[in-house]
Amino acid sequence: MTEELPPSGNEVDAITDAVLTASRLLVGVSAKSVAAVAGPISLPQFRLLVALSSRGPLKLVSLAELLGVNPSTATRTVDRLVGAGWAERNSNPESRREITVGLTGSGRDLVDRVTEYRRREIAAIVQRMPAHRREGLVEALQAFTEAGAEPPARTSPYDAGLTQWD
Amino acid sequence: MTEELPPSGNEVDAITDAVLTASRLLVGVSAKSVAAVAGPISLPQFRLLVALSSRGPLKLVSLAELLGVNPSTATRTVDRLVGAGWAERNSNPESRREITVGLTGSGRDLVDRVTEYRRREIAAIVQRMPAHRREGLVEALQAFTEAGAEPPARTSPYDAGLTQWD
DNA sequence: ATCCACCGTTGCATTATGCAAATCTTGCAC
DNA sequence: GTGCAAGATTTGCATAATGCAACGGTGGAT
Repeated sequence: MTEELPPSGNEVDAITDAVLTASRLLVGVSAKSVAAVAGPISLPQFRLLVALSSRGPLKLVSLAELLGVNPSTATRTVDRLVGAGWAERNSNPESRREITVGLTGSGRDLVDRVTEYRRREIAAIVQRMPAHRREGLVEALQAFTEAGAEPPARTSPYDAGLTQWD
Repeated sequence: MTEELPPSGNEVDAITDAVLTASRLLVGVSAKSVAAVAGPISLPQFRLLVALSSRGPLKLVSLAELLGVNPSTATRTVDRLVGAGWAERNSNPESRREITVGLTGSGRDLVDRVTEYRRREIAAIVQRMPAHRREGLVEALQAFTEAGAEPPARTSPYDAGLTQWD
């Protein structure tokens, strides 16, 4: 924080702060979007819906792994989502020991509305940026991301800006 | 607007994806740092410690507000942190209806170790970036942040990359 | 002196979470 | 084909996180 750091400490700090601040902004947008559109659903539940939306129907274990939670947690969250009519369990004819969890029409609809809202919010911010700086953003972030050896941003549960921490 | 279409849909999408991917990377770093250093503490609890670390002792209501949770949640989280020896309640001589919550030595130590770890991880990533792109990152992110009318990155609970959502 | 707003806590209900055990299914070895 | 190990899902149990509502203490304004 405020202690002395190695040589390039100042530059690294500047980048760290810049990224974290931007991240914070995005987090706010995401939370606002869910609250505005999805009303009475918890974040963990919505996160599960987003996972299903981006990956299609999944068996329970895969879903739990993707979300980084215990299978028992996933089971019970699915229970609640099924109860609310947003998700459904389907038995797998291939293997009776597995089930697949998928979105219902209204579940898909919910995710779509939140996503749409969020994209509009972000677009509004981006459009307030001086045009010449937008290009720099994408390039620099890609460089940052590549340096972190992180896979490219395909649509994923993180796409809603909703991970379990941060 | 200066452009005709909300057109830059592709550009906006590209930026959105880039930022979200970078954010995801950061989130991973944060979670890894807490897990690596802090062992048996939950993320909400750690987040509270970070808040105290950056803002100094706070009264309970301010703390709850800063974290975006109900005062009752803050009360009980503080209970647990006090029990674990990381935080302490102090009566305020000025006003007997308020208390202040602060870090203990070991609480401060915990936060410092995690922060140090996280900074090193980020620094390692930044140092793998081509130097000429680092400057672009800071500038572009600042433009993005300003466009979002978000306050500058002062040290805050978010500094640990730990908000309640995202 | 009274009233009222604010503070922290507690009771209650629900959700989130992990670990461990139980149940059922599958695949494979023999 | 029997039996067993491994896998998938669920359930039991315990604890944490969370919000709302209510309560008792405090302090300021009138």
